[in-house]
Amino acid sequence: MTTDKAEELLAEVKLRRTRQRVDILTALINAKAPVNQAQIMESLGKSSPNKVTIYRVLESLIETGIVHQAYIQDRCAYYELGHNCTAQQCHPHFTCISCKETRCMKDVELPMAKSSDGFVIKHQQVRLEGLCPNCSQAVEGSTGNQAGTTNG
Amino acid sequence: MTTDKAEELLAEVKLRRTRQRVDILTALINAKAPVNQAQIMESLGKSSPNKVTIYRVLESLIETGIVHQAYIQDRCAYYELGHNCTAQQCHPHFTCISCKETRCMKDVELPMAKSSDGFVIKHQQVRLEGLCPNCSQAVEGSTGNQAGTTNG
DNA sequence: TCAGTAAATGCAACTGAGTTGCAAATCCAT
DNA sequence: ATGGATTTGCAACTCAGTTGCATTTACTGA
Repeated sequence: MTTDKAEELLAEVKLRRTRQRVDILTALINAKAPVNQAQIMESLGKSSPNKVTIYRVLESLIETGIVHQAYIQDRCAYYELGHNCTAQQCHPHFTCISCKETRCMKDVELPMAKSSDGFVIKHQQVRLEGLCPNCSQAVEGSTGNQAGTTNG
Repeated sequence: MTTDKAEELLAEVKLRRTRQRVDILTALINAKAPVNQAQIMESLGKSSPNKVTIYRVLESLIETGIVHQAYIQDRCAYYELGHNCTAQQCHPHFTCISCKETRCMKDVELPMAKSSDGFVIKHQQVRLEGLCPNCSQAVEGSTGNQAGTTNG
């Protein structure tokens, strides 16, 4: 797919333009939600870089600031582009307790916690849990059925 | 130490009063900050229950609601009593980027994110990062010295 | 108080995300 | 093109957390 954007970004942050970096960054650009190492590997198929390379590339991308570690779920880190985040706060991430899907809440804004008593707050991360539109409807609409069981 | 409180809590939530549960819960009651499995084991010394037991006891305590998983750091979960939390939101946890210590910000309150577009937000968790009073002072006070290096 | 039983514990072996060391491959400045 | 620094791949490792199963323990009811 269109790797132009990835190559552009790599040039911007002055990282060597290797095939692996371009592919991994492209996977992140195309992702509709934060992804983990295994998902990146899967999305790149047979030509995917080695697991170790993926972790190392993610590390270098995070160092430059163009990628963030969005959250950790089931002892596994999920990554996304940082272009929707301010230096201080990223958008909250919402996980549905019924269907287990996680998504970015880009339209939700929360004030920063106020620094006090000598604490200097540099970064704030918010995780939300609850029912997504699909699952909350299922709960309302059915009598006793658990949400999420309608997607078979 | 005073295991009375632990035994009381166990009775309240109708869990069997085993030595292991009492000890682990007592360790959590005495802890001044969230602790992980290894720290619980260490604090209980030679008489500590098996690692597996600690995880299983924590699981049962979390199920009853008297214990929370506060946060995950370095792929490792930290637990604390839930008595300072509402059903919807726990106090934020602050990690100092200089000395790496994490502490509970019980006096910081943040509004809940507003549910919108069919999302039902049931729980909100906030993580803060920055400089603790000690380390922020060290940065101010010194010329070029990194914060945290003053604590030998 | 004691026996029966369901629940809890301990052990050993496992899982799986993430890391490390090192040799081979690749990028890019000259 | 070529030399050297950077990057990659592989294999082997680490370590938090889990699983299966035999043994032990807490509670119930007589």
